[in-house]
Amino acid sequence: MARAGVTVERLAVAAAELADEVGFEKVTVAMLARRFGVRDASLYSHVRNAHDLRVRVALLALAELADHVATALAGRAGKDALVAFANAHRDYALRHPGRYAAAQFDLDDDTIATSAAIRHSEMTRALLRGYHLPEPAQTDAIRLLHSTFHGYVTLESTGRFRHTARTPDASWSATLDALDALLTHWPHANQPT
Amino acid sequence: MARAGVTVERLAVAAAELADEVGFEKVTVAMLARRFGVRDASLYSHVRNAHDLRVRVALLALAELADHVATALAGRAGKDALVAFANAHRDYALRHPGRYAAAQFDLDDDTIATSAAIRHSEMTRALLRGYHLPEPAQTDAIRLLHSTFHGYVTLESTGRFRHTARTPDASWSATLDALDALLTHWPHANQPT
DNA sequence: GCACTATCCTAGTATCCCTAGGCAAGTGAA
DNA sequence: TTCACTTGCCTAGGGATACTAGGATAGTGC
Repeated sequence: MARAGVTVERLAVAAAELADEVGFEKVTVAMLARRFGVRDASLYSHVRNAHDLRVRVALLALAELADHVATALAGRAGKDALVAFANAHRDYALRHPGRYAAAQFDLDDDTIATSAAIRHSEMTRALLRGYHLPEPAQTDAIRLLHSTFHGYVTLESTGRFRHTARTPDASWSATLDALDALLTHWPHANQPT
Repeated sequence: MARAGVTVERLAVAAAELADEVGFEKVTVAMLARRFGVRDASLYSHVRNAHDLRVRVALLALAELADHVATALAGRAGKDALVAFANAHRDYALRHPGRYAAAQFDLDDDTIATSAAIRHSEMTRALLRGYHLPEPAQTDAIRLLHSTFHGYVTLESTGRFRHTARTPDASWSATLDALDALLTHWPHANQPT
């Protein structure tokens, strides 16, 4: 009997594609096996269990997202870089909803430490160099940016912005303007309102 | 044989509690039936299917969250209101992770239109009155606030802020300062950098 | 007391995750 | 080339889940 040529890497890639089609949490080991023309039990020689598979998809997505952001960021600075960074996130999330959801998968500390999430944080820090924020404001700004971008795309893709005339694109661009202004005039503790 | 006294309302409440204990997406019909001392098939006279159950939990969580926010907001204005609004969100999300996840459940348009999500949006709009933003900036600001708060608490609860010395509480309070400053000096299209 | 409905049951189907154990294709060494 | 070994796939099966069909019974209203 011919071998199907299943490998851990091909499994992760196929699972990622499947996630974009049916949603990350709806991906099933049996469904993945079917796609490879193989019995579901056969996948357990490549992957420990369903959780292990999801972790691999998450790591794949984190790496892809970091690459995508890095490419968009190359050679840019200031607001230009901020916009490119933000758009890279949103593009990835809207084009690959399953993979983006995977990137949000709850990884344990050791796993996340060896993931591309680190690279991602470093890029954000580099992006902020143009705004000359001292610590700890810089860390706060990183968290705010991540939160806003992540929140925006998740709310957008669960349809939370669909009930107002204003298009999501318009609000997105206004949001980027606002964040740029905020980073330019970041409030410090000794400057009360 | 005595009746267990299962009703749709009690099912939704119990499922919400269960969600906080084991996670929203891990709640199962069988588990819920066990908690009522009843066979899982019996629940299907009260609830159409598992999806129906999740929708009910989502609506419950949305209503609770709106109530919680409304209470926190009562009698406050300006930055005071902003902080209360934001903290009410984060408190609810951290105290009731399962319910908060349920509130993010992907509801169809008709369902969400009859939910407390509307009330929630109106409160945000009321909160922003203190900052005197014209449309469409007001809508953009609402979306930005929702995005940032939602993003922050989800990233925080999936441990994404755990790898830096700065405590999440400190960044949170800095974020609120930043958002207050941003709303006070919201950039308009005719004010380029 | 009787009909009716609502609540719960048993039984059964289909799907999923996962383990145990077997066979055979490919690999490396004698 | 042949033989041992590893590896990729298999069948079989256990346990859990969502859900349906149909039956028994408790409570409700006449």
